[in-house]
Amino acid sequence: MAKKYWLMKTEPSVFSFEDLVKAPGKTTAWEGVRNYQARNLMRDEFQLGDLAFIYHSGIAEPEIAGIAEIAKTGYADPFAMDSKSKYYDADAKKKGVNPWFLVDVRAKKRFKKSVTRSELKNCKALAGMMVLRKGARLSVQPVTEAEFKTICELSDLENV
DNA sequence: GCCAACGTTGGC
DNA sequence: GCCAACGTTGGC
Repeated sequence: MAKKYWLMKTEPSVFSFEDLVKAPGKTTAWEGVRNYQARNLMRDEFQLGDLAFIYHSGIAEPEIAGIAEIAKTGYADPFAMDSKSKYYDADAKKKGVNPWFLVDVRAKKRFKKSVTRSELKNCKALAGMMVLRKGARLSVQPVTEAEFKTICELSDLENV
């Protein structure tokens, strides 16, 4: 199947692209997504080797910091059933059914300089991009191949 | 800090 | 099953 492209949001104060680079094996579980649409994408659509932009939100200048690859496809998010986790889902635990999924991601490419949201907005070819739409809160979003290539051209790639 | 947009919840 | 109220996200 053809490779797919994604955008995954994170607040860098919680977990940044640099944190991913520093993680063991440059890999981490992308836990804590508690939205059904995003879950469905991770459960059903993410493929091994797909590429994902890591997007920093909740900061003065939101940005795409780099590219990660999917290192493990969707599996049950263990943090949902862990009462000590901040991502604990008491309702799921009570029912004994964990509805939440996650994937593992590995840092692949760091942008020498992050591509900022205003740079994305200034790029005509990206006018239809989901993350630029007002109120687009989905934390895991599909990105088209054309959008992916355009953003790679905007960036200055460097191997991690 | 403000507030618009969105998803979820719960009363009816 | 509708929809108002609420909580959260996230840009600005």
